[in-house]
Amino acid sequence: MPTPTFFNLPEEKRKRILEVAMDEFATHPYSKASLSNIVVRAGIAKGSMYQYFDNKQDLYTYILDLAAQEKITYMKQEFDREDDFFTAVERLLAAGTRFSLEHPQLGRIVANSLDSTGEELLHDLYSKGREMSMEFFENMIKLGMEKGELRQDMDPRLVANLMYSLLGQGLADYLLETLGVTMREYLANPGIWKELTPEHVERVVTEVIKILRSGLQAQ
Amino acid sequence: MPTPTFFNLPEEKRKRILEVAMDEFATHPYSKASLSNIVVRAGIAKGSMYQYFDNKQDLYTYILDLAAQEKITYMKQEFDREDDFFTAVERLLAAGTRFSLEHPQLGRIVANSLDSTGEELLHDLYSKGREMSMEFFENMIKLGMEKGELRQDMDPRLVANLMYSLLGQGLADYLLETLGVTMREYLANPGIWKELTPEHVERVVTEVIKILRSGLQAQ
Amino acid sequence: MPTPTFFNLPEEKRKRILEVAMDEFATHPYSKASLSNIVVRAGIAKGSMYQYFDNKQDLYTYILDLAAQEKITYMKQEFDREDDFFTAVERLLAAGTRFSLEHPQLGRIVANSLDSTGEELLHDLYSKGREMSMEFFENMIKLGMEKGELRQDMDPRLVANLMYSLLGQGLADYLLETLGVTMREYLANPGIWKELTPEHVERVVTEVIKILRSGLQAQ
Amino acid sequence: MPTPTFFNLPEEKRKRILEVAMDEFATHPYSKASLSNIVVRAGIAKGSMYQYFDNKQDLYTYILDLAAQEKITYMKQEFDREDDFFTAVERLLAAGTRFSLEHPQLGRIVANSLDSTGEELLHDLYSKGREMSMEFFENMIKLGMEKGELRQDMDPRLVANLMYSLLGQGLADYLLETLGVTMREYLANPGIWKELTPEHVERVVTEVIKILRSGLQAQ
DNA sequence: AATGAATGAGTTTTCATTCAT
DNA sequence: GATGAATGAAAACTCATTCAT
Repeated sequence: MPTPTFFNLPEEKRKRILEVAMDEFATHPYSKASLSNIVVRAGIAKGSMYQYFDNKQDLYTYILDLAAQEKITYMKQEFDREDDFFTAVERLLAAGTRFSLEHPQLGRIVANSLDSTGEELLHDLYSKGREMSMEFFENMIKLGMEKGELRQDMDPRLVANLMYSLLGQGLADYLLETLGVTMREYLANPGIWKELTPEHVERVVTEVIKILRSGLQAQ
Repeated sequence: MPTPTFFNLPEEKRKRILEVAMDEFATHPYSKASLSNIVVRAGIAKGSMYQYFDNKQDLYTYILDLAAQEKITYMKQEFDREDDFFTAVERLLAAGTRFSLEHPQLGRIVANSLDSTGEELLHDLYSKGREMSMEFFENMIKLGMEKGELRQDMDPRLVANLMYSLLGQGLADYLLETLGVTMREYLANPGIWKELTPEHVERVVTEVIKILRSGLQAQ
Repeated sequence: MPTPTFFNLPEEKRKRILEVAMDEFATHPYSKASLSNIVVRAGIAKGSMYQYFDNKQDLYTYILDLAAQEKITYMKQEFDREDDFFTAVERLLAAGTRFSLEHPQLGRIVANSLDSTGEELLHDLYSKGREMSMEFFENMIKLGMEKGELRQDMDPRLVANLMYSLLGQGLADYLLETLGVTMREYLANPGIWKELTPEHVERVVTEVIKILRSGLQAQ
Repeated sequence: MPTPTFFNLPEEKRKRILEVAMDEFATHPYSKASLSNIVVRAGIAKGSMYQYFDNKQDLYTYILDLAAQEKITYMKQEFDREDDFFTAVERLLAAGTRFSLEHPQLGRIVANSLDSTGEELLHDLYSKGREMSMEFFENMIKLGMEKGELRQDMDPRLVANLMYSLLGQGLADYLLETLGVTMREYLANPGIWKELTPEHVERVVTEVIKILRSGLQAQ
């Protein structure tokens, strides 16, 4: 956790530091991300960073947490308990994909967190996040089964696992690909791809839901 | 690419070097994997490594390529052009999952390769691999549509993307999770989890295919 | 020397600062003792410390001086010009040992001051303290010789040197050792070793004096 | 322990490194001693030091051990089981003092090792050395009592403690003092004080032994 | 072809001291 | 007089790569 000192900083400075740090962690795996780099780009003294955070990992976990919180907040707006299963999934998928496109850095940070192989703490963080998502999905699925919206001959945990695979970065990557853009290019300048409107996202999501709903097989 | 010198090495030595390197890259992300570690464990001089490979990346890409080749070879055995779409996917999924469980190292190497954000060459390699898989799937899907096995109102590229998400490590991870085993533990001693038989894999794969085939919705 | 500002402080605050600083210097050698640590534990701002003392060394020398003054004051109570030589030494030795046990922190500070090799100022301070003690002993010895209490065929300076070696922490360390206690443990919680009574100290001191008086040789 | 690499070094280089390191540890307390300083003065690359030693402590403990071994070897030459107690002590004291004067650095290193307050490992090393010496003295004393050379009404452990206090640096310091030389000056150029001959040492030692033997009291 | 010592730029981290508010 | 954020030089340590033997 950041020290109180960090929270006393003028907002403008605090934001600048976080942005630079996010960019660094989005464009480098944890072990290659360089604090020296960050402080130079943020225009602060090396020692200052250590008045704000205990160490590199402390900064990193805070950034990771921020990213997760922001995504959760964003998605909560879209989620409505009253929705039936497929509507709920549709909204979540759309929201998640839009989030990945609107905040490509945050998405990359989470994706890069896999770099933590061999770093106990980071691996734990990642596992915890996965477990939270999985439980959320599992509950949705069980509820859908009880309400008769879903088939009952499936293992909810297995289905949750499939959904987790699907709802990650996958769809965002696909959309970029359809425009012939690499994630690297997009990260450098996300603003210029104006075709990536919410409507565009919606169209693709609808197609995915159609498939989830009734499968791939010809009738 | 390795130098001719490397291929002139006695097979026993060549194998030892590759095995140690594979293990290192399976248990550490690229930036943390240590050449010093590898040479010590392989019992060769540090300078020798540079007579065999240009540099760390050269070694890594070769290892990555080997891993990919081995997986492709393994899966080709299972693939039969005559199969209908769902049988083919079932076989591929089962084979891929079994491969991940039988050669957890190779699987981890490929999975870890994702962490290479910011390393130009590695990112390119990953993209190339993805593109190959995607094209393969896309062709399968188009064929299935032509043969009337699949619905025709879907974008083949989008479906290919979904399949790519599904066919990764996901199912292997799920199976380990059902046994309460972490990938870390499994890597350290894969032999002792005897419940992970081909039959066990087959049962889960069948369930996934059932869902792919006819969707989640209650009839 | 502390600034006038320091002496204007409310007594309670001044004492707190000194106590924390004493503890820090008693438990760490000079170069490892941390000002940051001290200000946090004393609950004052870092800048304030620099309104009270010029720098780290200034604080340290003041603390060292305080410790020395306290020990001198304590020992002066015990010293009586009228005593014969051996009685005087016995009293000094007993008082010094009791002081080390009653104020283990102050003793440690002085002992740690030896570690300052390479720090000009501190080394000088140590030398000055040694010189003062040596002169005091030398005078005692010369007086004892004149009064016919001591043998006359000895170099008073050499005897003073031997006494200086003996009267340090040595006896206190020996007493702790007989109880199986390390100085570290004792520093953490001096109160609980109740066997270390003045009588206990007296018994050991008497033995030492006996040896000093008539040597080690069997008669 | 140094790595094999270190022992493969040309003797000339190995010696240079050790000498520079000894000087650094003799003139600075452990925490102020600087590896960067050492490598610059020894004319080697920083990384090389880490090919020879695991880390700073590894280098330090090796140096400390060397110093101890050298002193032990030196003193063993002087020790003869057949000597009576006082002769043995006389020889040990003379040898120890000569050693301190001939190798002032090694003596300082051991003395500085007290800086280890708060460094578990170093403190342990120091304790172990003290314990070894104390046991050696204790046995000498018990033997002297059995042989009737020493008074029997003394606690051998207490006498050992007194001897330990006496046999340290004390006498060497005294000799330097008689010449008006500070240890600092002597360290910088030990060669020029030619008055410090073995005979000079012997004379002082004899006086100390006389005191130890029959005490301070006038007959 | 094999060796393994040498390199040095780079990393994270510490902390006494300064100074604007 | 008090505050505490800012500083930056210096520390210990790492490791891919080079090169003389």
